[in-house]
Amino acid sequence: MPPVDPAARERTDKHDLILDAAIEVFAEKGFHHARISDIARRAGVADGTIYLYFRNKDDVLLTIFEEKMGILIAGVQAALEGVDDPLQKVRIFARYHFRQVEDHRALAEVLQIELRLSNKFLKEYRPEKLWEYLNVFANIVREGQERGVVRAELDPFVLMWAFFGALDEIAMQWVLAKRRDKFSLEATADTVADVFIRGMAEGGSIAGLPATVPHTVE
Amino acid sequence: MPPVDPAARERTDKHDLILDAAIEVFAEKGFHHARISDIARRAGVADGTIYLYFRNKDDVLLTIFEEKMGILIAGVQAALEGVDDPLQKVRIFARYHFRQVEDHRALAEVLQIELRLSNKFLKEYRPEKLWEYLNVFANIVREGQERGVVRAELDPFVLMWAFFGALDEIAMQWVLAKRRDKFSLEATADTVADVFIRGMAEGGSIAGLPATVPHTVE
Amino acid sequence: MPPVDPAARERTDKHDLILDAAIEVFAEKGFHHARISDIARRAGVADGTIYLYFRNKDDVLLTIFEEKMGILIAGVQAALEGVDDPLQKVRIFARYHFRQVEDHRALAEVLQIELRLSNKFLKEYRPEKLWEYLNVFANIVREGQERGVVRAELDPFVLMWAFFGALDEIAMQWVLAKRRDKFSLEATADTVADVFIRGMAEGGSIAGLPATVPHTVE
Amino acid sequence: MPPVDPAARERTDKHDLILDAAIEVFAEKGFHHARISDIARRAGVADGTIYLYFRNKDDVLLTIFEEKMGILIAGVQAALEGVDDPLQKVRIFARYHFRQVEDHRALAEVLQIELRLSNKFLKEYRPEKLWEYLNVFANIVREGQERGVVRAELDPFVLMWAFFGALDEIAMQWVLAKRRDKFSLEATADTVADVFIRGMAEGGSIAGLPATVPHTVE
DNA sequence: AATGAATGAGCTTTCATTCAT
DNA sequence: AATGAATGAAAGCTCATTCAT
Repeated sequence: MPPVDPAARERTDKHDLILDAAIEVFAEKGFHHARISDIARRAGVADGTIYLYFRNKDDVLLTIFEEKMGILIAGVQAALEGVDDPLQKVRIFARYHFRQVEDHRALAEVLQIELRLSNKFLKEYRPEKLWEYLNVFANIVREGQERGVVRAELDPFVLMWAFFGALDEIAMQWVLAKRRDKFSLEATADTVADVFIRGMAEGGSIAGLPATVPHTVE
Repeated sequence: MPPVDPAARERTDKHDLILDAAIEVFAEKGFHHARISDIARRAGVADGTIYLYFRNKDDVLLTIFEEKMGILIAGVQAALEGVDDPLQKVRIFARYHFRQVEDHRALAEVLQIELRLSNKFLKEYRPEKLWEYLNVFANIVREGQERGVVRAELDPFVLMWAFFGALDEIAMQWVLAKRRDKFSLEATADTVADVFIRGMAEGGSIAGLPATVPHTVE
Repeated sequence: MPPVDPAARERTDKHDLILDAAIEVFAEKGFHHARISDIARRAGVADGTIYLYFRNKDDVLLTIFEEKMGILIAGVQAALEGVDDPLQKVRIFARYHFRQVEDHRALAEVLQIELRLSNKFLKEYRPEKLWEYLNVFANIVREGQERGVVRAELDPFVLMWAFFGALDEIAMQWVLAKRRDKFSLEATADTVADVFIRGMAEGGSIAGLPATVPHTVE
Repeated sequence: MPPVDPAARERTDKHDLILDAAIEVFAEKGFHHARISDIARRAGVADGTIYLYFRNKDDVLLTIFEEKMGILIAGVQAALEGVDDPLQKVRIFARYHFRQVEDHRALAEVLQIELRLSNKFLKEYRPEKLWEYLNVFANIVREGQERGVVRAELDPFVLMWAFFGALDEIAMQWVLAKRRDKFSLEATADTVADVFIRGMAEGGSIAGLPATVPHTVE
């Protein structure tokens, strides 16, 4: 175990402090309406201090994306560890994604809504981390195709986007819903996974489906 | 045939002129970076003229959304007319959606990216028109369930969001792609429809699927 | 009786129509917040029509001043006709002034408040008409001094301003008062006149005072 | 003696710096024609700095009024201290008022002309400070009535407005006069005071008047 | 004469960013 | 490293005025 460098420790603390404050503020007011001074106040630091840790306001949002997506990628890989069946992995992925959304609502709002906000992030910026995350799914598809349980004619990229799009849209609806308990993301995860698994599966080999299909809410 | 009222004609023209200019500018620079003067210049009118037709900048975006979604809804209903099989309707919907995106790239960019821009549109504003459009799909699902060709346990709302999310994400990737010919939206439409149809279908009754699923159609 | 020229008649009508509308609008919203289109709408004419009768917005206010003050001057001179005692004239003047304010509240508001509004009117513009009106009072003072009923050492100009200032301030308070019936301008006129008459009078010759001094309201 | 807090000192300085600059600019160009950037340039600060000290342009004018009237009120009370005779106090009040106008010409212009500028200040805003100032005079009247030296039938409110109106109008004429030395405000103060004292006084008890009223004092 | 759609100059205010302390 | 007062660029919107009809 390496000795903790107090300075680095302190630095890390303030870096994270600002980032967490920014996530909350961005989620509440939106990126454009969030002021640097709002973030600074929430983080308990001076406005100028933010510029010691981040290049500018955009960089704060970018860093949230990069760092949090990194954690998300590590998490989904850990969640898939030990699962053999590619179709089962699809279900795990969906459940994991929605659990993250549920557990980190503010972060989810920022990543889903605010990140789509500006050309900065969707035209100039290449969200490599997002692709890395999505690629985990594409690899599941490829693995399924190699094993013959996923229809070979399906384009992994198209499936990847379709699947992520489905998860993302549902997550957004959940985030935007006034009554947050309106529907259970967990049950929804299984519905979506179920549809995709059946839709992807080769012939009758839909091992990924449970005997009893968990159905919809409401 | 009624005589054309020149004043009304002119008025309509300028309204549309500004709206079309706004779509282009919003698509290029994004809503927040687009200046009223940019739109005015593009439309060939003075800045102030925009305020004769729209309350403010937000109203321009909102009107684009309302009017264009209205056309979209009418179009998809027309496209579905005469189609009987609900599962086949799913395919028609997907193809229609992507054709619109292909034919109106700038508009698609605005609707997809910029409308997600601010809390204004996703938190306060209720996009009734979007829901109306999505409801066309939900009704297809319900119809299929009544006929016994779509599994009864699937929630039409969840399916609706999942399907729209899938279409939307793919459309966004297409819009954002530097090389626009990178992939064919038309072929993709069939892939996505195919996966959803199989995923939704009751038992073996997947009438909506062709005997051989072509990866690239046409 | 001269034959009425229909064109001139029409012209006069519209001129006055606009002016009367302007007085109301200026009184309600203030000169700066009043829009030409407000006046046009109130007058029932098009915006552009106003510019056929007046050079610009300032000119509308100016014309109100010039024309209405002209009427005021004629009126006060008529009111003073037949009155011989200079001190009595002071009382007549005060009563006349307040009666005009009472009878033309909107106009009073405009003349008192809005005319003081801009440097336009109080720095560059020389309100000759106002001076003409005030000069009626100065002449009363001079006449009184010649007759020996007003103390010779009093500067007519200073008295004139003091008297008008007193009337004007009280009128403004009355105009601004929420409850318009809060105090009677008529009784107040006598109080003010009384104080000035006593203050101006030579020795005991205060013929202008009634046997019973009408006293204050409330 | 407490140590001077440099921050507070600096802050106070900038607040006053801006206010003083604003008084000059308002006096020169009028409130409406004065731009924030004019004030900023005059004060030697950036435009934005003004908004660190004041809510908006209106607030600058309002603050000038509140703060300067506060000083005026304190000053007139100090000037009246030690004077016993109510009628004499009237003279002191007039002299004090005109001395302030003479010593702070720009401020006087702003208070007199610009404060009457808009409904903002005369309809919505209740100038409590002005009333407080005027009330000093009303109290002199009441005191005089209690002592039996001022006629009991006179309404202190009417007298207060009349007196202030007289002072204010003369001050305005002085402020607006091109040749500032045209007339002496100091001599005029005595003339006005003289007229009011005689006009207000009970019977022959006009102790406030010198045996020989000088037309020009000092 | 009358209209009213169109013009475009003008200005307050915000807030990301800097930098002297 | 931290502060936070100061900066100043940037742009949405209003409305007096014009002018083609």
